[in-house]
Amino acid sequence: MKSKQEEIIDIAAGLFHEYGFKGTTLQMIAQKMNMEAPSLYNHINSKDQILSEILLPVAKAFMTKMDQISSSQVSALDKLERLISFHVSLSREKPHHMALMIHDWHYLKEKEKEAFIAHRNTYEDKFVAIIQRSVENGQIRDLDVCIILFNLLTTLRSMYAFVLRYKDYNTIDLEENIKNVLLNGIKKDSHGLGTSMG
Amino acid sequence: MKSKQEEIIDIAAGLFHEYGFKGTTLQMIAQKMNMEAPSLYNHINSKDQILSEILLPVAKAFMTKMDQISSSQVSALDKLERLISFHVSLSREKPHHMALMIHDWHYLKEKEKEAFIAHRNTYEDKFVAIIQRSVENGQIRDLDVCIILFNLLTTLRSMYAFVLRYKDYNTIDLEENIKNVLLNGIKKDSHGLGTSMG
DNA sequence: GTCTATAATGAGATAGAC
DNA sequence: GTCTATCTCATTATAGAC
Repeated sequence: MKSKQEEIIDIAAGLFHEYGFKGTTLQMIAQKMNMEAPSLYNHINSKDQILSEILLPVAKAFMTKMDQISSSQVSALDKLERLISFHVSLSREKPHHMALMIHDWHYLKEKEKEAFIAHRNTYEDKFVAIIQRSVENGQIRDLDVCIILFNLLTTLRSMYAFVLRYKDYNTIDLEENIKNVLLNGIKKDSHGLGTSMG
Repeated sequence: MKSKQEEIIDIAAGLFHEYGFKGTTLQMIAQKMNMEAPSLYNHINSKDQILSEILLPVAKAFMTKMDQISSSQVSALDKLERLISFHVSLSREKPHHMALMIHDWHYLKEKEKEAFIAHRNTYEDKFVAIIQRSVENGQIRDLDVCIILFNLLTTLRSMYAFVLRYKDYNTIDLEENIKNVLLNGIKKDSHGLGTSMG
């Protein structure tokens, strides 16, 4: 059973995604909640708070998962695969939240925005470290790390759009197909350069 | 020599990208133009018009280029490479315009929005056709076309962010590195499955 | 073509009855 | 907890002097 605040937040996420944070009014949210706009204030403190409640928990979820993966003993390539899986799951569970992570974080208030950016930078740094490690141990090709990070992250960050467009796409297939496209582009032994050629 | 309208449009593009269309006020634009907000109306008709003047010409440029490439006699894979090059050039020339193509097209007025969406759909359809053709002629692997389109387009559409972040990155290197990452992931003979193996 | 002054509108938020 | 009425403020846009 969802609290009314959680209901508001989920409905707001969908509207923010469709119309943008500034393009969504409290009236629009209230209408979907079957109440008048001022009644929302019995459950929330401000419109800004709604955005924070959408974005910060997701940002924290990313950090928690990244720390878990990053500190584990599996190979760097396994870590990349687990990160891909995580992005796919989250995108399926909360596609609108994920969309807002890209499109509307800028509207966070100063303090929350700083926290959000700090989280995101840390996340990227750890992501880069894993890429670098997997280049060093020969699991992926020695390409420019910026380019690899860019290709991986932009694809993963846009996943919400894919799952919304192809709602019936099997989750496991999606995960495997994305891994295939992304990793076979950077895995050394996919390029006729691996030891299996000898 | 840029007309004052063009100046306004370019300045607005940068601000719209940084603060969002709704998050940017005419005052902010006017300030960067060293004038008062009402003076802008000597050069533009409305705030909405500025957005249209940013997005619609770019949308048309994409269509023109796509038609040119699509109707040419080069191989399907060559067509994909040319599309990648085009995305990279445009992203370098007008990164803010490109960002708005993704983030703020929703704020177009009804008529312009419809035109924009129609353009984009046609563009995607033609993109898919080229991917399909290059699967048929054996130039790229027989993966799910949706996934290939998704991976290519999201990476290309996010390119603006890369060029803004790494301003000194050599354009030719960027183009080649992106092609390498994207295409070697989908080219059949990169995966030990090509005829060169026999 | 630019300015100041000023509409006209719409949004977030509060007060207070029920 | 929900409502109606209202406040306050920002923003787009116009009017009219210079």
